[in-house]
Amino acid sequence: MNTNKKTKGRLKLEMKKVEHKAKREVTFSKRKKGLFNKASELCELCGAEVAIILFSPHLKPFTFGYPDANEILQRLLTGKDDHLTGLASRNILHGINGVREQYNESLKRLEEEEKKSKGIKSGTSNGGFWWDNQEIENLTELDELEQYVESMEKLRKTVQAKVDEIDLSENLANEFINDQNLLDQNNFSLIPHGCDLYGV
Amino acid sequence: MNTNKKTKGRLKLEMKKVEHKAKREVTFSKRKKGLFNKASELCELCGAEVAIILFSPHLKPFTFGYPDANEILQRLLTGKDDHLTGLASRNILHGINGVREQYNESLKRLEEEEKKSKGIKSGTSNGGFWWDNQEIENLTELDELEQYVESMEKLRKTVQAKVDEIDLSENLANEFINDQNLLDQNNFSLIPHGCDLYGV
DNA sequence: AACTATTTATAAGA
DNA sequence: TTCTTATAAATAGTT
Repeated sequence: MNTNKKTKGRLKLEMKKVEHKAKREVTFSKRKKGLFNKASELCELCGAEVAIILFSPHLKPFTFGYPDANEILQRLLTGKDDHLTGLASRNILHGINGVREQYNESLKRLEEEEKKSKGIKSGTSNGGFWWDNQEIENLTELDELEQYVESMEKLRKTVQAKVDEIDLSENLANEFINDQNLLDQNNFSLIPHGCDLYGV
Repeated sequence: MNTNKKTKGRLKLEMKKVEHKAKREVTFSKRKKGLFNKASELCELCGAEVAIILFSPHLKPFTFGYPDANEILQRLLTGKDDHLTGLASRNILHGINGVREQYNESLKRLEEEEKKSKGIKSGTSNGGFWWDNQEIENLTELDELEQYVESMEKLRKTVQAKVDEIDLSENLANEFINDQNLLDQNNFSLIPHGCDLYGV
């Protein structure tokens, strides 16, 4: 006797690489969407900031970010708004509120755009989200790569400056500790007490 | 009349910033765990590679990656294994298989570690995963910041080199296209055919 | 791409 | 914080 059920429903999937290629690609596509959606919800609900860089099994790059990675660290480390120039300026900055609506709107627009002109997409700046669509073209990939380089360059400099600053504090702190012989064996923190730049 | 239900179960949550601070922090913590878990599943099921940088509402940094962001792009763009030196060398490289098991093992180890010695953690290299625990200490944050700088420096150089390479190809390709008048209007690819570094 | 039955994630509460 | 419980949300296989 057959059941009335139309499908088997969601089946439990063993946590190992899906061997069948077509199936794996479908899984990748579905779960990439899920992952990015979870990220956008986290931003929206908690005022968090996130950047995701994802490579498919076929090494195709996808990115998600709000704001872009550079902006996230710029804000975190310097507390300053450093408006981007050149290629990266296409990543328009937005306030943290309305992230999800922006995302949904962007996605809708992107889908329409792609229906209209298959294979043509102008950039990755979609309502402030830095998120590749799965049907992204090579042009966009290059564009994004250029943005990425520029962002990373600024990011690196900013973080390096912060590390230098901390290293200086560290040296001063260590001198103090050595001189005073106050080193607690269970406390290897290199950041002096009272420095809460990275605190919760 | 009251129901027999012990709890209200999961309630629908409006997609806007959770205003109550304590509640927002619980939501952040739960969803961060969920997000990183989804990412690890995507790696495991599909052989994908991912890096996530996440900042809490209180600007505390959390990261997840397999392999680390630098390694991901190194492999993608150059096809070479560029063994890391110095601080970054603590990020041990692993094959893509067994990601999830490694993660679970790492997490378990990390939890034990934290029970044993609250406030002491030796580094961020946990079975190849680059994932902050929420109770990460300042030492680790500094350590990670240093690793991050080093990774980003290499990453930037690698990506810049690739962009330069593509720009060159683009110019050559455009000259060819203009000369031969063979431009397909639906194909704006700036990457010459045969260059499949970024293909699906 | 759309559909369902099921698995998985998670909001509240303890 | 960590565990529980009931429900919301994601998704595997199918069409």
